[in-house]
Amino acid sequence: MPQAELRENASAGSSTRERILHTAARLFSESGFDNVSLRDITTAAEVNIAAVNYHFSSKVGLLNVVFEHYATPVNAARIELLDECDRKRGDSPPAVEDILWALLSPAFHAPASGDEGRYFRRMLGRMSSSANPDVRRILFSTFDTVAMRFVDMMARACPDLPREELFWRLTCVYGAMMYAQADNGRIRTLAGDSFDSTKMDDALKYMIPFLTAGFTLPPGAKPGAK
Amino acid sequence: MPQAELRENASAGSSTRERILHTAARLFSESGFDNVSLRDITTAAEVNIAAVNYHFSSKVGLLNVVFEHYATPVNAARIELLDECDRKRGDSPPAVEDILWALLSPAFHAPASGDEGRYFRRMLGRMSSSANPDVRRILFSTFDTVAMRFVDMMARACPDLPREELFWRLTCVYGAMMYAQADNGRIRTLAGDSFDSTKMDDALKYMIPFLTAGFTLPPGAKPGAK
DNA sequence: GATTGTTTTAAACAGATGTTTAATTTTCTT
DNA sequence: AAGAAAATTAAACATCTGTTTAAAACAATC
Repeated sequence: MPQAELRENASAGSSTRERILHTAARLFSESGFDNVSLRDITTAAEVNIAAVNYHFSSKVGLLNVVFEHYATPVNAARIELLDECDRKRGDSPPAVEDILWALLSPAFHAPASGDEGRYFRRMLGRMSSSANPDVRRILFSTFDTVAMRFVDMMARACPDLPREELFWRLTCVYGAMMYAQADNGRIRTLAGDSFDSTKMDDALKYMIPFLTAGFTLPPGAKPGAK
Repeated sequence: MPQAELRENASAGSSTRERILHTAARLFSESGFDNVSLRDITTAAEVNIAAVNYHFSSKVGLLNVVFEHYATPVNAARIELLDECDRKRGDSPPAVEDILWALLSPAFHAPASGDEGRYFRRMLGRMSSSANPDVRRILFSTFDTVAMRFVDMMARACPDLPREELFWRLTCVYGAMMYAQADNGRIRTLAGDSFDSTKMDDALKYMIPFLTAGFTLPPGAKPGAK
């Protein structure tokens, strides 16, 4: 068993295990899980290929550790903010806007600062519609507990909303969040300008009001939709 | 021996080329492009593996034809509806709700009826955040022309909206659309109920008001966002 | 019925993939 | 310094990938 060892530098002088971890996160974010080979990772990390199986037992094991490493602070921040939503409102239903903030702001801010955070964000967005069973299992199980609490709180915040309408509204929220995280460049291409789509403060500033407006509509779809 | 009747495939009896086409669309929708091998396709279609390269010249060529086949009616329907938006309003800016309808309703309805349409929809959603360069190229180029017209019309419908805010609102719209198409089962799991997420009429009924509400907000993010 | 051109087929190709082995080097403990 | 544990390494593993080959089977035309 490899022994845990604490190093300070992330890039050059860090341990083999850490170099693999960070390089994998970067490459996964650029090209997804299936399109990155272990040789891609070990070459970029300047590490022998057998080191991956030694430290992480398999490629899926490596993905697991990458997720644990980056998702833990996101989950922690979300829990804290959701707790705050409840505390603030007491017995009355929490505010939709606050709950959305609790979901989005940790995802857009917390994972890590600088490039690492951006890597993990893009990786998440990429993998959110992955078809690989291993990826789906890891992705879902990592966020299941907190995500269910988010859904429950949203349902409480909208007590008059039929379950079916809640379902489609949540689809809009999750879709917007994942698409913004994936940052696939599509909208930038279409809008014809060169925005800095990595400014997650802007994403929050503009997306939260957008999603709040949709979610606080009175129940029942407008008949004039077409 | 009438082997056509023995085929489990839905496209039984049709030509080799068509059997490959339909089977590929189905498998791509289930597992994405990279996770489906040519042998998966040719085995399911009960066809020799060399037939793919004979009829489509390569695996990417096959994907290209699948896209052309299913995306053409979507693009046509969108163009018609966008034209109608312009016609209806004359010189005044078109209505956000109508433009969103022109984008979403063909994607949710038009490609094909029954299973085939659902396959292509899921395939699109899956591939929208693919990292495979070939997939991205085909996906983007297929929808580029019409998508740009959609963006332009949205910009005209919201003349006071800063370019940056338009960018993030479009991100919400595209994210919601793609996530609904991908139908990855996440929300169904979280919401704890068994909805029929393939009822695209419901998706339109609930999502268009949601997105319209967000998009018709006055420019400038609310200060109380946090 | 022979001669086209088209389609299908079994087999092999070269390369990439995740994983494992067994030997070696490094690191730590005594 | 000696021995044990941990870490690294080069090499090979079996399997899967998209693609190609060249022969066979089929279809249509004269």
